[in-house]
Amino acid sequence: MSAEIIPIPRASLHEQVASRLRQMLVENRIAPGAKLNERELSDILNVSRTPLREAIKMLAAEGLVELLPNRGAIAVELTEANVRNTFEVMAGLEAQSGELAAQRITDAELTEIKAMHFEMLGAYTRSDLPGYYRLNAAIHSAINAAAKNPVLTATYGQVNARLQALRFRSNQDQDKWRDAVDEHEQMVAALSAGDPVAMRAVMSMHLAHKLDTVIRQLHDAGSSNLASQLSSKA
Amino acid sequence: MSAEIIPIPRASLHEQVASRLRQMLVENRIAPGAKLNERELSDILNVSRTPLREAIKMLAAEGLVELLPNRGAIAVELTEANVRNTFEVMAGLEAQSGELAAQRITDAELTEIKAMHFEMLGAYTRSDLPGYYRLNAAIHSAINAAAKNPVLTATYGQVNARLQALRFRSNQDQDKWRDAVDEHEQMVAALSAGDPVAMRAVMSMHLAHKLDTVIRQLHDAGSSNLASQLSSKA
DNA sequence: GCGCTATTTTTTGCATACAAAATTCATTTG
DNA sequence: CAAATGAATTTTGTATGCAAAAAATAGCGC
Repeated sequence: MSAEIIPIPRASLHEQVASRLRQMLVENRIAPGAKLNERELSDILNVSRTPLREAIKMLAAEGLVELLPNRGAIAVELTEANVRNTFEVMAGLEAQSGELAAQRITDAELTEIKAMHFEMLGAYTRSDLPGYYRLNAAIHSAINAAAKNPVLTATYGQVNARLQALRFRSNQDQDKWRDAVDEHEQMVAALSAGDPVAMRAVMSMHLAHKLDTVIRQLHDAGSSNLASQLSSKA
Repeated sequence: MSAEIIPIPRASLHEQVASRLRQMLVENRIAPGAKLNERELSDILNVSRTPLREAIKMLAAEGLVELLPNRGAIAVELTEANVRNTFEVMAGLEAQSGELAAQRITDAELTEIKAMHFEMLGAYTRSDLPGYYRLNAAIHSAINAAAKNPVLTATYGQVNARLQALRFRSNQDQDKWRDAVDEHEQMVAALSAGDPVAMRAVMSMHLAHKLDTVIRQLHDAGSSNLASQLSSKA
């Protein structure tokens, strides 16, 4: 009974710290290329440097920060080449997820994806960008889960984390947005048909278009802070 | 001048420790499922627990060890499902590497791969298993490098590390071995022709066969320590 | 003798302390 | 005034110490 009162001693401190740092990096609260000052961060997060350093080492292994010997860690730079390479890997992983999902998806999973898809159409119709992104991410995650490969899911999650910093709050143009929705329609169709070849093709194309969109946003709209951060280094 | 005398203060301690632990895990000197005792390891490696713990956190992010809250870390279990899932991801990454390499490989890279291929044929001919494995790994690594995507290379390296523990010192049967060599011939052909579709197909098949071989080795030869370790948990 | 609980011991987790390296800043010199 | 050199400061890297949690062991009751 009392076990429920003080139940979860919460995740270990270094785990919490890693989560918060991940969030800060994804939201660009720590700018790309910026140094991660240990004293400062341990001050902000109210932990000692020991668990903080352990968390930083984890993020380094995940590719979110880079370790400089005797000079600490910096948030990874998102050069254009880096973005292209990361998207390329992500496209491969998503294509494989889709291919496997088309073979292994259960009726319940397909039903849920269809439901989320309609919800996403709703968000698209009323131009609700945040809602659209949330559902979009949920659908991609559900497709990945339907592939029934935890190793793939973990790898996917790691690579995807590096892209999150780019995705947040990007204002799509209408044509691209409609194309993306069309591709989502094709995904649902391929999943329903259990057609892994079609699914791989759709996912591949979808990610290629997503890359185009991101690169375009980075190039024009040079006034955007993200774009300028990128161009200053690329 | 004197800069060359005391030049490289060597990689930071936690980096060295991570390398040595990786090696110990890959060589199964730390058995799958075994606990990583911090005091014991810091004793063996002659470092304090701080850099050791940082290294363990990195290995956890790489998927080589698993962290149990308040109970330290254990070497990951290689259940059959785990092996299959890891190989599946690896196959996807290798297929993509091959596909991209067929598009991007330079003449010099192709020449070097051909040379290593012939060397490998030599090792195969005289049944030099260690030499074969070394060259085999070098060729796969070279194909990966020819894909010209550092993110892919890094991801590939991480997933591959988990499989190294399985690959070491496996005695192939002759038919499987010849098939593998045949597939390598096809790789060289596809790379020479610059045919990404063929290359993807070959790599995919190659990895599928490799999985078959590994799984077979795990199942029969139940006397092998590796196999018994696996069956006891799977 | 067997099972359960309490106590001791070990081990992990975090914080602090100390050493080495890098950065900064001031001073000096050309 | 610029560049360079050297000291002071900051910052990273590693070791040690202490507290809490888990594991092992011993004692007790049945």
